[in-house]
Amino acid sequence: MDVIRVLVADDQELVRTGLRLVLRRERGIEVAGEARDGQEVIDLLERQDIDVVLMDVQMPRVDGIEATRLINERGGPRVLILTTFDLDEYVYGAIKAGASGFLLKDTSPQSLVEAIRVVHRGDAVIAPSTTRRLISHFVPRLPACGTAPDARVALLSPREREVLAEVAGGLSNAEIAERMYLSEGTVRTHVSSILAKLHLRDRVQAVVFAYENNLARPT
Amino acid sequence: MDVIRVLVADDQELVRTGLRLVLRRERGIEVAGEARDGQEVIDLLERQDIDVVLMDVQMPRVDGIEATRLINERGGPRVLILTTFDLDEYVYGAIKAGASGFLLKDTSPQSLVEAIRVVHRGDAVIAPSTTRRLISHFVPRLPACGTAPDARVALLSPREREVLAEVAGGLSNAEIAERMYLSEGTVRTHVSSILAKLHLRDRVQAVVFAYENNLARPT
DNA sequence: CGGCGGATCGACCCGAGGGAGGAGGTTGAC
DNA sequence: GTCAACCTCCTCCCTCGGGTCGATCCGCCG
Repeated sequence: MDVIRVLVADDQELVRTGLRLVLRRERGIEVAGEARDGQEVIDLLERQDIDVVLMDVQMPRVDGIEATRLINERGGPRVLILTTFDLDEYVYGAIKAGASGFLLKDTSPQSLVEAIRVVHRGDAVIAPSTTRRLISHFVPRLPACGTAPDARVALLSPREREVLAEVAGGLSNAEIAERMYLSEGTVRTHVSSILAKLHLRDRVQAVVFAYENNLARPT
Repeated sequence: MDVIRVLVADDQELVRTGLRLVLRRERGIEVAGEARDGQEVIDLLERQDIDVVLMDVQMPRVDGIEATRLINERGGPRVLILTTFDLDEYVYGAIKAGASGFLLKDTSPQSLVEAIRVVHRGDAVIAPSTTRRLISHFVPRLPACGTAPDARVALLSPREREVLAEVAGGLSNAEIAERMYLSEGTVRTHVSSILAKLHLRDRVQAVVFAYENNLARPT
């Protein structure tokens, strides 16, 4: 197993030093670079081989979230966000930006090291207090994906599922026909059988069904 | 800090023994009971003071998910799911049932112990590989809560938002009228101005918009 | 006070959507 | 070879949805 090369990004000297000291004690982990802001991270990644970026959120010039987004766009290394503030915007922003981890600075050194290894092998880690909030936030809207993937979905033929996805995109029959290289009549037929199979009344309910059952194609 | 009383629930003798051995080594953790299925867990909780239940999913009679649901209904202790199989149904089921944790049986003893402490203090923990899947599953549908709540939403009047929620429920104008004690004409007017303000073509696109912007009322 | 925007209703028109029904082609299972 | 399921396309018909115009009532603001 190779050494994990970590880049520490934080605008506070003290934090960087602390992290360096913590990580230096670990076998298999090496602090291969430091950065004071997001721009420095991007620049450093051009020149150095890095496996995991340990990234603060609040930094001058380019902040941690934006830097994470940039890293992900160009297929860079994994990013583990390390922040003082357990704010929803940070969490959502980080996850959307493509971060593989989200930890708070009050995490134990041991957990931090463990998290670095987790992130490095391609998995993800989220701080327990944050996980708790995320769960309580997502539970109310889980009827869709949870226990009720609605058996009726299985009734649809592959083609019908495709059409349903288009319907759920807000397209008219004519638009779907054009996009799928079909006649409008065919699209109508498909939509009709979708509605019949799912016992729905109109395409509006089909859209609702699609969203509730996660069949809407990724925007 | 008091001792954490743990109940180990698994139908396999070997697993229970292993867990007992692992946990016995830990200070501040005590295996206060064992159960072979969900029903036994429920029964035991009546008679014993338990802080955390370590719960397998696959068990005879009452399975782990169902047991978790029951425990949560009656305001019982925290539940930490411990399973061999990293299946989506298990994860969603467990979370919906109110579990505070979801770990795989290949977790290190150290992480398991840590997780028990996390769950006991009220936070939540999810296995890294599972977290990864959950994230990749939820990212595509994050435009809603994340950074882009679409400024156009602000254009809608409160009443229009109500109507939009009903539309997003798949209701026809007539149904909305009945439900909101309005004439169908009024509903039409509202829908029209919604479409105009949002630059949408028809109610189908309005439903899409509602879902993308989290305006669909909780089912 | 006048004016503006929201909420409530009505009347009209017409185009898209959906039901019913038929029809040809393909594939794969039995 | 038969049958079922799927995909493709068509016609006829009628309802629902949406645009447009107008109207009343209310509350708020300058």
